[in-house]
Amino acid sequence: MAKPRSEEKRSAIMAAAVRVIAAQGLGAPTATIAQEAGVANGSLFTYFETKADLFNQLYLELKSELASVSLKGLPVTADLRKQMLHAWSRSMDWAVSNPGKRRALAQLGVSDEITPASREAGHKTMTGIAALLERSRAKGPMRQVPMGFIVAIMNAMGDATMDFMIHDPTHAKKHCKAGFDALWRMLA
Amino acid sequence: MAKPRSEEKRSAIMAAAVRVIAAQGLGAPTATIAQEAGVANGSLFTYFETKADLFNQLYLELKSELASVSLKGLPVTADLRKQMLHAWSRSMDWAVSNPGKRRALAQLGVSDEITPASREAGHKTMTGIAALLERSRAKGPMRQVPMGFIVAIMNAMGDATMDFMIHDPTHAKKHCKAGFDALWRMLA
Amino acid sequence: MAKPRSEEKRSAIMAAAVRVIAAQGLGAPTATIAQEAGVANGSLFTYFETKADLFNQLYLELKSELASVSLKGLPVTADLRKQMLHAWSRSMDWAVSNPGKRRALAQLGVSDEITPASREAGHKTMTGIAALLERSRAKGPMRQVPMGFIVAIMNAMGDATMDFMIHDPTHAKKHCKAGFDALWRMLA
Amino acid sequence: MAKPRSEEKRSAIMAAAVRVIAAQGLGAPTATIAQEAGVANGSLFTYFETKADLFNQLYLELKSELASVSLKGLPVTADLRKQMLHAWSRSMDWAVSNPGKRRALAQLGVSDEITPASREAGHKTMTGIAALLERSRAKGPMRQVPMGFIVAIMNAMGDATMDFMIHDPTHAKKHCKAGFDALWRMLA
DNA sequence: CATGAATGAGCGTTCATTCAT
DNA sequence: GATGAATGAACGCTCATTCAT
Repeated sequence: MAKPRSEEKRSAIMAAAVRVIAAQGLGAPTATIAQEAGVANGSLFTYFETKADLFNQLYLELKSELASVSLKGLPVTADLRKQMLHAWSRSMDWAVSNPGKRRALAQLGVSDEITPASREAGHKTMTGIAALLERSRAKGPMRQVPMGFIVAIMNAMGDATMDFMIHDPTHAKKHCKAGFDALWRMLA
Repeated sequence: MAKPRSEEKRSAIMAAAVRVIAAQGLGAPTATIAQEAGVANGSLFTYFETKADLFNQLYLELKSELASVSLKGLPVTADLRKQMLHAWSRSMDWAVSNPGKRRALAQLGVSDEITPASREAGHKTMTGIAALLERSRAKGPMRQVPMGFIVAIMNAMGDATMDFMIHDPTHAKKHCKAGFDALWRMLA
Repeated sequence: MAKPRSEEKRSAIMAAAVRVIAAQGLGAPTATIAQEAGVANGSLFTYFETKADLFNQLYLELKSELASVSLKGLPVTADLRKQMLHAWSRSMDWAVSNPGKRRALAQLGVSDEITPASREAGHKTMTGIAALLERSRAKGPMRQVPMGFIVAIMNAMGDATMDFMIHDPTHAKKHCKAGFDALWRMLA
Repeated sequence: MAKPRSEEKRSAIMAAAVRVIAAQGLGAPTATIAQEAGVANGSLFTYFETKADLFNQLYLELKSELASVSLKGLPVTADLRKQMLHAWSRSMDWAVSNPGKRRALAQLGVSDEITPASREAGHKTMTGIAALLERSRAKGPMRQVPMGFIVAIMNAMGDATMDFMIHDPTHAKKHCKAGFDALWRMLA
């Protein structure tokens, strides 16, 4: 009956938040985000209860976008290494094509506004990749190491690789490959 | 500008900052840091021009402490792998013994208050380790990769390993070893 | 301006306002009142132009409810004291049976949102009681005192008595009597 | 060593609060109070933790000022009625000479920002008057009524009388006397 | 007319930095 | 130099009111 809450506006805010966080960090005023999204500052709070809530939702959205993009078109019949490489490359491509999102995600990832629940949910979105990883290391030298540790290392290496690719885009491909090879040497 | 009177007070502030940042993050008020250091809030600004200045100096100090601790007692006559393992283990031990410092350093590392100049200077403190790293990878599969990338990966892996050791101290030794072995597999 | 469609909805809002004001004071959001009334927040403003308007109308309604209840069943043939006692007791009973209304009325009474016009109109609803009061004091020691003053005192004493009865309901009857006797001693 | 917290500034804020509350009610912005007091808006919070804290302290201060003023110069050797009359008149004079304070106190008295503890403390300041009251009613018709009730009635009558005196200052004296006589008739 | 999203002014409070003592 | 009160810009969030649906 009334003007419905528009998904469009919600994502405009999300997108604005990405841009603003990438540019100014998490300390950016909510008013700036609202303005960038083209809505009144008060409207932001129709869609997100608090600034922290916005951050948590954004974190999850980016995390799951990254996860889903990584697995898109996964060559499930190919050998493991090829599958992992596919996922890895997709992640890196996403980061390079979306440097703002990547920056925002990096900042959100270390923020203490992000609740344990959100981190947990973030992990869940990576289940598919974790499964690949699990199989990849199953017979390798890290077969005894806790999965959490392996995931952490993979994320850390991914982050480092992303940063490098974004910072030196000319050789992005090369860095991507180098990062993956290093990861694979560790695992298998 | 001139060296402040009391070096003692300066380091009290630094130490307080570590504790406070570890506990409350970078958003902690300067007044809290001053209080924790046992000085008046205004006094903080006779030792550091701005909050950002304090953060930059602290970043550098922690970074170089970590670097110097890593190389202390380096078995220079031993083979490369042993030297690297020594440096790695020292780093990890430092992190485990100084979780506050490690947390603070991690936060500072991702802050956008830290200037490029500070980051540059931070890298310089790691020259010794970088040299080790350079020799380690000289004949390995990463011999063509830019050193910056390798350093980044090593740092990333170090960070992941530290986190894991702190989080699960019972198996700290094991995680330390696993992290190093993984690193070595990548490099050599 | 024209009479709103649903008198039912109007009084639902009024009743909700009573409950909400009693619980949260005059600072309560209009949205809360609307919600409590089961209408949309915007709808409140089709029945009342502003929040202040709602308050003024509510004030009047409560005031006149109290006045009318006081005179209901007045034993017009009995002696004056009995009539006054009747009115007094009715008022007190109303307050005890409707503590929410009483609280709301008390808050509204001291609010500066209530216009002089509303206060004036509120007084008018008490004409019947004022007449009783006038006759009661006609030959007593307060025969020279301005009626407004007497009304004010009676109200003040009524308020104090109500508060006491609500606060200590076990002896409500006793307090009611004590209050009235005190009033009567003043007047007659 | 440093600029000490000035009692002068504290009372400037208090006094400003009285003026502003009298004029605009309790909803007045803290910034307005600060400005009226001639201090920066932030400074208000050096002296009072919160707006509510300011209100509570102000309530107590006014309450105790009123209590102390009432007993000043009490003719302790005179008969009870004279003593009561003295206290009553002093109160009324205070209200008439300080209409702002009286208004502010009236508003604060009904605010739900005022904590039970403050109300309790406020009552304590009236111990002296309560004692007078106790003796006054000891042999009168209200000898069985709870003191709390009597205090409440006296306050209510005092409030009504004050309002009337302020509203119609020409006959202030007369109203003061009428109010007292009425009170005395109730009690003794 | 009902709905509830949209608006934006406004508020209490914080805090880095300055400055009087 | 040391102190801590003073400053005032800034921010997150609220809420009365409007308006598109």
